[in-house]
Amino acid sequence: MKFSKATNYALHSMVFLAVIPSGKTIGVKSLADVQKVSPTYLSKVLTNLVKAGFVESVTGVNGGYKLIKDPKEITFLDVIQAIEGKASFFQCGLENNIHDRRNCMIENVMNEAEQKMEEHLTLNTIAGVAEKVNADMITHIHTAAN
Amino acid sequence: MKFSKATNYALHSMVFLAVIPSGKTIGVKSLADVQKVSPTYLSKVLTNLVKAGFVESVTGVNGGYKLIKDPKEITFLDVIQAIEGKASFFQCGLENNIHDRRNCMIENVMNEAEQKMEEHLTLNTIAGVAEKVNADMITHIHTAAN
DNA sequence: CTAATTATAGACTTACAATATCTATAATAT
DNA sequence: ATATTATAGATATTGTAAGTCTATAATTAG
Repeated sequence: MKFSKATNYALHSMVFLAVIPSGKTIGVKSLADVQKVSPTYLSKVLTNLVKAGFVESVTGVNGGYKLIKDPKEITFLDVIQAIEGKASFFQCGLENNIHDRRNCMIENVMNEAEQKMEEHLTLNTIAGVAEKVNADMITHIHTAAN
Repeated sequence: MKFSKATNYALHSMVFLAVIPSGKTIGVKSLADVQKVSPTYLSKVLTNLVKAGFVESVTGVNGGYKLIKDPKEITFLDVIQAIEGKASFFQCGLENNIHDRRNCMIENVMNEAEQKMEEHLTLNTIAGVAEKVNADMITHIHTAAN
């Protein structure tokens, strides 16, 4: 079980966006460059973040992306679900349940485990990690911003 | 992010094995039948459980599989890791870390979340859910056992 | 107004791992 | 001796993630 690369790109991009001076944008090329991923692919990921309402895009010269939601209010889980969807990561699938016919106890345990994970991902925000970005990277991102 | 079907099969198979009378075996055909999966594929999954030391296989007529470890001592996490391996479900992957150069804070948060999940999967055992298998299924499994 | 820049959308391709099958072999019981 | 059962390895299939390509739309700078 692994998170997708897209989720990785999304989380990192959100942190970068949280670091640029407010009001400014940063283009997909710069974001892709730092993450060593192709701009065309990253743009698909970013479009999902736009659709989720975290980010706004600006076309044209000196366009790019910027946050439109307070990163203190954007949790890890928010970003992850914007990319991966909200389906639970385990489903029993058997039609004749081996336990009490309505609930699969195995699925219950797995769902509880997922909830524990999600609780932690809800306690951590993009702002929380953006605070810890190192100085060099901040300079770099500020330079790349428009 | 999803758990594999193989993990699903493994968990269910372990519960079935925990339910048959001790000392008896059950063949892969019966186990596959209940789970609506091909015996050949399930046998690969079961082989992993053998290698993990939870289960023993017996060849020949009336052979099959049986538990060789107390199901109270087998956690969900044990079974999952026997099938999916132990790699963590998120890796930063960037070589130039955006945070403190050694640690990716994003990865840290993700790893902590994974730990929360694993804690819960360690608190739940195969025996725990085997207790809750319904009467019909117990009868069915007992009948299928050798 | 024009040209350059930038994001978006959709079709398409590629790569890879999960899932599944098939066959041959080994072990065991009747 | 034969039927039964698991194992191992090779192979095939499938589905999804990952990535590319092209055309289009929006915006800004000159």
